[in-house]
Amino acid sequence: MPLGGCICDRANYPSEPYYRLAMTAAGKHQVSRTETPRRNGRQGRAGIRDVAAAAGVSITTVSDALNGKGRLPEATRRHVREVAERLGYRPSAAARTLRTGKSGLIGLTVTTYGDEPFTFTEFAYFAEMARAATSAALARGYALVILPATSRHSTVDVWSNVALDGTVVIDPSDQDPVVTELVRQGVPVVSDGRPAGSLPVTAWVDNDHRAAVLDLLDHLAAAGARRIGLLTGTTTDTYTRLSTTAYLHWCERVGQDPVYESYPAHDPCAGAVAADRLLARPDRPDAVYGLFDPNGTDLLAAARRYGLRVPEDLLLVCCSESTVYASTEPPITTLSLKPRRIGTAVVQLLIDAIEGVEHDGPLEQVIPTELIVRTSSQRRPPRTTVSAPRSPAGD
Amino acid sequence: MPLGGCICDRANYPSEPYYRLAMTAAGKHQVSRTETPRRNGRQGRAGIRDVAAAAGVSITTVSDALNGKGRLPEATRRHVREVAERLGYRPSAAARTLRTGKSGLIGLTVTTYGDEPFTFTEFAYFAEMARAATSAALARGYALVILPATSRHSTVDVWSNVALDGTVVIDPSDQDPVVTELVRQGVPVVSDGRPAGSLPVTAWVDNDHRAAVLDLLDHLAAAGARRIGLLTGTTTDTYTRLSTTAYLHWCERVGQDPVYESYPAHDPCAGAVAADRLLARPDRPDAVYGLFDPNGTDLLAAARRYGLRVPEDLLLVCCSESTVYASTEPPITTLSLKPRRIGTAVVQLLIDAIEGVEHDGPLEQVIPTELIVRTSSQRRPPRTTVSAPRSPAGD
DNA sequence: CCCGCCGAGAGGCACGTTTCTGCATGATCA
DNA sequence: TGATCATGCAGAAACGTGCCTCTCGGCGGG
Repeated sequence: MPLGGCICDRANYPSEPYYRLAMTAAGKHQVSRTETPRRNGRQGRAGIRDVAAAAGVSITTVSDALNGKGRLPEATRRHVREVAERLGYRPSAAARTLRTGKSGLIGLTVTTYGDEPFTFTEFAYFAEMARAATSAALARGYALVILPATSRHSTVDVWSNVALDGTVVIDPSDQDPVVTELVRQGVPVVSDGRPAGSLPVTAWVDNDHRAAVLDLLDHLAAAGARRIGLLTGTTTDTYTRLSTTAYLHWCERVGQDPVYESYPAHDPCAGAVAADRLLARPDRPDAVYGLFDPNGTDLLAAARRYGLRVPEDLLLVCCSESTVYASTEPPITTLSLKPRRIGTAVVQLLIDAIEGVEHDGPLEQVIPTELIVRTSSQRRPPRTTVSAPRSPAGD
Repeated sequence: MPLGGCICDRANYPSEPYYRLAMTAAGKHQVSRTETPRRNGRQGRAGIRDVAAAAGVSITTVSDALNGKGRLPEATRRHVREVAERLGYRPSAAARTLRTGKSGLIGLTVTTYGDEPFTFTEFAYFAEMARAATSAALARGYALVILPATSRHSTVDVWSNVALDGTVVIDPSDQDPVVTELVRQGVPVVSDGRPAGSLPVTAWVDNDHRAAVLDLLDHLAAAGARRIGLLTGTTTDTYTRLSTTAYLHWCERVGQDPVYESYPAHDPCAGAVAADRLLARPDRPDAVYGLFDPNGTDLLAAARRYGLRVPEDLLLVCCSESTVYASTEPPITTLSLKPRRIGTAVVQLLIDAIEGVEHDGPLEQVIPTELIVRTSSQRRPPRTTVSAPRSPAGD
């Protein structure tokens, strides 16, 4: 506003030339910009300047008209929109991001994606979850960027080459360096799977794995199981750990000796071998829960090798999102972790954090699991018309 | 803005100061930039200016040192790197993208992703392909952004909010508006699946679906099939169309009446119904090829319902990437489209185009398919010791 | 008649890089 | 002894927006 006074002074004095000099010098910047729009004819995109020139208005007006911001008459707004459309104008995402600080991009990290063998067993789960997360993000105007878990993967650091508004981390490891670095930079991070240790995530979403396993074991016991075995993994991620300890607690509670086999879950062949080992044991279980997706078919194949009928001789449940278990022979009961709901919840929480939406609820969200009961865990199959009221005395 | 008052005061005095006024006004730009680095203390990231100031060098030197560009002694380079590390400096991806015009981001579009039900049947294929593409991209320093097929999906256009160096399009529809818009902007586009019509893609990768189907039908015929049926889709995408016409050609060549059922491939339940219909026909086939992933289990279940033994009464092949067919009862022969190789090839082609790498070969790449022969398509299972040289007279 | 308000729009700085140009300084060479 | 040249670095112009500040004409009211 002092400048206003200055201009008034100018109006009072006849020192025109000096003012011109000043304006020219001060305006040199602007002038050189305005008088060199020849880059318009260059290859590719038309900029906002070109639109402004073509519409006969200023850059500000174009920006306001297209973003619905300023106070402009509808006629001008329409005119600018038409000109922009005619020139095929697309605002530069990079410039907008630089200016606003928001990129509309959300990172999606999956455990060691870059090195080919990532946790293949949870493949269907991840795919479903990613699909739901993508949909939810797109619905709110964000896009997902798939990023590796290791910061330094190739020659360049992909992480620092992309501007992220936030990040979704699937099953972060204890003291994940990427996560800590991100929160240090002030980037919101929401994890699928409750963070181990004191990982400082913004929020997290998870199932109640303990309750799910206990419930499932009760279901098997109610169906007549006397000795329930477990097919688990050797890795120490949260899912495996919580499920296994829940199993051990349950065994202790009901007074059953634990019967389980572990294998490296990322190896698809090792699962079949472990399933075979489990059924070859002298203390062979009469029911098995497999923690990973392929365990159902693996256990079914192993049962056939040993001449065990399912569900008559062996009850079967596995954790899977695949629909193939609906039409195996027999159909296999599965525990679904509801990846769609988890993916959606994770993204909603993250975008709320990005946009500063206040949350009434806590920043931890527990998604209920669903036990899809099929023939493999029922001693009396619904449609089979065999001997009627046989007692389910196992073995 | 005390500067404004200063200028006004000067304006009251005669000649000399006016020139100074001009200089001051012109230099204000530079002065305000250099003398206001206080935004360092602001929240969050340290900029390149802060690193330069802390290291006692210029911005240019910092940029050159970190990017390995200029001619600097190793000592300076190390020093700058240390200071940058100490300040936790991360270059702004947005600014870099704005300046260089390269974002390191590659779009990945899958048919109608935004609206939840996308082609669910090709789910495993897509997941595998995306996984391979992600790996290949990351290995070359690029990241994938998952984008919807429809340009206008939510309130904002996600496509124009992200700066892409190139795009991978999976099975683009004829005259895809997104693709044409992208190439108009000069963005390289590589498609998985040969483009229908005159879609102007930069390059494409695909299988030879026609050859694969013909080969597969020959395999079934060699195994003793007399009447081969087809389970196909009602959609008009390239894969379905090419496979179906290849089947019809084959039938014509060998003089067999076509026996097929079509169903909307995006509906997971419709597949089971169609499989049932196919086996319920009066001219029931003694061999079936299913175009989509779940057809194997669906056909197996239908065969059981009709008391048909596989492979004795019915030979089965389906196109799938799933490993569950290795351990079904019996294991089912599958046709693999090699999504990993396709995903890798697509990304390599795209990045080559982005970086201007000249190609010796053409910009179309055909990936061979693989027929994984299992029990379901062999009349003499390898390990079964049943009646030896029975003639495979079907039906 | 003057002051202030309001609608409509223009000017220009800042975001944080990359990079082109240019300026010293010593070393080499005719 | 100057001319040439490589070295080591600094200045500053873009890149294309968004937005804050300011101008200007018109108008109603004191």
